[in-house]
Amino acid sequence: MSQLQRHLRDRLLDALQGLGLSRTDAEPMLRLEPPKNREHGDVALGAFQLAKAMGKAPPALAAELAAAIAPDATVAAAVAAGPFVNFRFQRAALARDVLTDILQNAAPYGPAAKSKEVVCIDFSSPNIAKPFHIGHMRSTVIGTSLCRIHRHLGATVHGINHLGDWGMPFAKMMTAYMHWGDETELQKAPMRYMFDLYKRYSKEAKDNPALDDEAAKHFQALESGDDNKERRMWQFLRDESLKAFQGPYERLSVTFDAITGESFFEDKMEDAMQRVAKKGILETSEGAEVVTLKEQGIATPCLLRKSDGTTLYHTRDLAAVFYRESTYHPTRILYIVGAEQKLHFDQLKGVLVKMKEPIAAAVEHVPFGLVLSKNDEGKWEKFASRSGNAVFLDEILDEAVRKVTKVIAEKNPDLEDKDRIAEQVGVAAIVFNDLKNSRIKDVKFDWETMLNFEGETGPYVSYACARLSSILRKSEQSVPAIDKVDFSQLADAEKVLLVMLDFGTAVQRAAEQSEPSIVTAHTIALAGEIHSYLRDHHVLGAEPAVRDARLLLVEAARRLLVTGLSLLGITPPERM
RNA sequence: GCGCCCAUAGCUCAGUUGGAUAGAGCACCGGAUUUCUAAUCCGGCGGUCCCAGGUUCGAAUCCUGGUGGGCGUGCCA
Repeated sequence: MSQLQRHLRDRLLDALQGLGLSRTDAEPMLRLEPPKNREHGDVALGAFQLAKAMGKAPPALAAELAAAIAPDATVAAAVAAGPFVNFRFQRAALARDVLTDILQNAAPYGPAAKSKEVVCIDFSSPNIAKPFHIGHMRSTVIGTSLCRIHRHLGATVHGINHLGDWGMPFAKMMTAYMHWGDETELQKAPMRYMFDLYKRYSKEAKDNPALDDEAAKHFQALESGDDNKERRMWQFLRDESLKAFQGPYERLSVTFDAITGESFFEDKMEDAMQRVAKKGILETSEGAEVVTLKEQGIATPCLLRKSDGTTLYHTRDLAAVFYRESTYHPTRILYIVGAEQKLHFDQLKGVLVKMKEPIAAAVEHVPFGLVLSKNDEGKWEKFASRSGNAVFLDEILDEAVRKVTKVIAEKNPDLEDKDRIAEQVGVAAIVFNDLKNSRIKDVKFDWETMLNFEGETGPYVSYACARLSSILRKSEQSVPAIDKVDFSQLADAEKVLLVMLDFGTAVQRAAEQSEPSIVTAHTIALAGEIHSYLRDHHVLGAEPAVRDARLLLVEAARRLLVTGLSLLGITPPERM
């Protein structure tokens, strides 16, 4: 919360106390929000809850509050409008407060002081020996963004790549290799080659179920812990995969604090099983070991050991929860995993609840929608499913970069360092598009819309940054010192300033709801307001006092856009 | 069958947890450049908030029942 907002709250709490409501009672009901129509005021208070608590009619209370808040150096006006009280800040105070905080990198615009929150974020988690395709992108970019948002708010964050490097999919791959594989081909281009083998396996396994039995045997051999051919192959493919994933991760500016994949829990699963068994909730059903969760309204039991003795996804996730609990002591564990796996996490949490483990409360599935593309009939369908072909993320990023290169050739042919900027803007466009809507919504991936860089898009916000940078560059002076600026010159910038004022709440809400799109929306709003402002308010041509004040505004807007984008994992260019 | 999710302008979506006259972008139409980047800006057009009940001072938002679409539903992840 900014100084400005704190000041207003304080005065309101005083006023309410004067009207007979204690500060502690009033505090939680004092929800200041931007009015629907900004012409009403800068912030508004709906007096409904407060009035109820005080046994008054909302319009009456609103009138009393408005009367009790006399203008001061910060608050310009408090006006009752029916059950609402609308407040206006003094223009100079608004500008000074917001711009000072931004330029001094004070919270909420800069990082907050360390809090007690410890957040584990389990994200990206691709399967080894498979291409990094479009389907992995959502978890990766949402997860990265949430890591950055929580860090910004002062939490200790552990970003974890729970690599899919164990289990049946990998065993199937191995089976394919043992049937049709060729060592020299494999060494030449391991990822490509393994993917082709995997496709062949999927096709052949449909007519030949014996392949799956074979795969199960290989998995057993791998899980035996012996140093055998299965283990050596696993090691080789894991190393190659990590190397291959590095490419997309670098392009998306993604880093992890831990890469503890499923295999990491290989020697920790027995302990986890023991813990479950000790609680007396483990049952044997059809040869498998399960925990039933009917009493929690979950119809399907959670399988923890297959009838052939091997473990499952759930077993490893359970071991991972215990490991994270004792290693990190997290207050929240977020799983950035597609909505289609909701049942899996309900079951995981259900087992922990049945075990009466307090950590259960920290476990939180953060689901998101699918990536869809249009099929030949113009209907939306799952992207990767088209003729079994995965779409490589690199290809999509390349396509966006190509398109940006073309636009640069049209709009700004003299631009230096075109390739680097095209990469920056193109990747930003894709990431921005992914983080634009609520995560539960499916991403409709349509090349035409995707590569139309007009309107509310990554390039739109990037472009705003570039324009602002350009003005600062051309000013040929450093940004004026804050105490030298006459903030009353920025009375015409109220719309920009009010959006800036919303930043803190936006980031806060994004963290609470695990919803980066709230931050995305804020960057769009800020870019929009500053674009509009610049049309009618020239900076460099203005007289000195005005010019200085506007330069400060421009620098603050640029910095806040850069901060907002950085919370999304995007770095905007200085020119474009 | 059962469970979960989604449904708001022609299209893609917001709507700050129940509040003021439901907002953007795209598309379409019209306009803005001797001045800091027109990847921009300004204006116009466009609504049975899926349907039917209910809760209350007040519902796009909460509840119940439908409809349509998606996802999931014990030895994959």
